[in-house]
Amino acid sequence: MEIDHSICDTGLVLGLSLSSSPSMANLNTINSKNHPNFELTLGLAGVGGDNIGTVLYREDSAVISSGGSSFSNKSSKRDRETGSEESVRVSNDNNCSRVMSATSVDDGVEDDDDCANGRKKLRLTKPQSALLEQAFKHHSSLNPKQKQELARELKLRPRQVEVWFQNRRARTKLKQTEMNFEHLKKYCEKLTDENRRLQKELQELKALNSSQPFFMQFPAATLTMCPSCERIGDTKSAIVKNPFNMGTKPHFNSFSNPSAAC
DNA sequence: GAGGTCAAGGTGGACT
DNA sequence: AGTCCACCTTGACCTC
Repeated sequence: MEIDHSICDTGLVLGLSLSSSPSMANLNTINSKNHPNFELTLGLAGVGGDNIGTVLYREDSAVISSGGSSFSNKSSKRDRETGSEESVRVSNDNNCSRVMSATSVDDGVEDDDDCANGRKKLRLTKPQSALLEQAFKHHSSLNPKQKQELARELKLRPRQVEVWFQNRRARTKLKQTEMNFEHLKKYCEKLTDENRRLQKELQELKALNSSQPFFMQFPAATLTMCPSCERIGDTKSAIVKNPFNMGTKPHFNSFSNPSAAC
């Protein structure tokens, strides 16, 4: 979506663009669910074309993973955790997160009746969630010791605590991304308005410029007229600048002294 | 039934 | 090679 893009002949460029991309494929992310992939570029370029201020925001493109099946028979990296975490495992009626496949070896031999029919979703209880949230406030990631400790308190497997923290971090990031998107959208709108206003102002100045003689463009206080020859000059410059009579020599040094002879 | 939420699996990259 | 993490995805469950 192109919002605005403009270049004026003063050498200044104020350009805004908000573009969407259809390349996003992840249905679980902000990119396709709530917002399009967007790229916001705010540029203010000088005469030489140097971009002196650019804000660029772009959501990372999703890479659709080729594998990714939760029920793959490939050996998982998670296999490594089998040993250490199994020892801490505690029984939990609600703790039935297994998949009926060979991949979930991390919790050892678990064949609870509840789990025998396939993948059942674990629902954390309110106290469990509250404790996890509390822990997350202190540390957004856990070291192994903290993980074990928390798992013991919650009567969960360390793997489950780890997964909860991973998902929690992802949720936080997603929320932050959404907030950033909103902020940038507002900023973009603000700059678009400002751009419009400046364009309008520029047009007005151009119109004024073409309708008035050159000397009329100076503020009145800076212009003086030579009383004898009626030439126009400014009070600061020692050089007489009569735009309509560009003589080779200065006519007089300063108009600030009206008594000076011409 | 559609769509959202969330626990959990798979994969790849970074780090040691 | 082992570990951790981010990212993507799946499937169970919930709400409407």
